Amino acid sequence: MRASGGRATASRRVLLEVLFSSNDHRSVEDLAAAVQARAPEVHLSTVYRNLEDLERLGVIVHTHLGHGPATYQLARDAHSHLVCERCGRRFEAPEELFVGLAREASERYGFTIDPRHFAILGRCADCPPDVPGDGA
Amino acid sequence: MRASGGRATASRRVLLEVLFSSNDHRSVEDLAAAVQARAPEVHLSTVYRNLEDLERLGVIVHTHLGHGPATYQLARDAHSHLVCERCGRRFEAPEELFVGLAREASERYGFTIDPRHFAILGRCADCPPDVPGDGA
DNA sequence: GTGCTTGCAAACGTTTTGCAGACTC
DNA sequence: GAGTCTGCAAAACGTTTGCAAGCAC
Repeated sequence: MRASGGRATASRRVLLEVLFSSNDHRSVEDLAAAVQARAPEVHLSTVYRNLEDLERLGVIVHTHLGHGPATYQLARDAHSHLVCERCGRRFEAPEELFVGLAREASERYGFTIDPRHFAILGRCADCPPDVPGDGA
Repeated sequence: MRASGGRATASRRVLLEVLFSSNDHRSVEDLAAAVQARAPEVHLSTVYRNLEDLERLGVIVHTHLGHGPATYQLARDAHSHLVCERCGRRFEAPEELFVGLAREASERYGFTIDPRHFAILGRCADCPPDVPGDGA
């Protein structure tokens, strides 16, 4: 399956097992810890390299949910996110929320949006908006 | 004007001059270089600190246009962006592109989007979509 | 003089890279 | 055996912080 050009090594097998057995997005550090639970000698930089390869093959994608580390998920499960910039709460945003934006971007600029790569930041119902000058 | 709590120092005055005399978004490194052209002893970390203060006062905002450094702009000029993830080309996206998304996010999740903080990534008309496996 | 502000250097967290050895094919 | 993949260490990147001296007030 992933012999499409590369080699079937232990670190890759375990990484794929971890990826397929978890449904939410996970940071590289998370993934590395999970991999190392089964194969302790696998190095963080190897996880980075394998994630990069898997992304190139189209198996996974990475997403930025705000400041902080990127998260990875299976490409077939990819979706968009709303992330509260105050408390970090996340909402999964179905594709249909973006149809209007996608149409306008395409018509006006010939631009094809990929709303899954970067989250939409904002404020959830529990977090008040910023009041300028209130920064203490 | 900006004596709202702080002190009027040379580094701040020059930084504000630079900010008000440029209309596009600028990285911290850019800004620091421009400041240092007039006041060579100003340190990069001072620019970071002053930008942080100005943002807290509501004078400026920062935006992430993709991977790479944040960009700063005057708060009154803030707007959203579409950024091509291949070539980096940027489009300014007027607020009205987001009304549908804003309404849906609010109705469904009580979420108030801030589309200016993070750009919407995607592909411009000149850049083909990714073909998985074509990563070389 | 008080205490905010600065330069500097050093740390930070995340990600990338150079290298020699190990492994898959 | 050829060439890919790995561990490790170190660097890169953007950003933050601790500290003592410096300046605005």
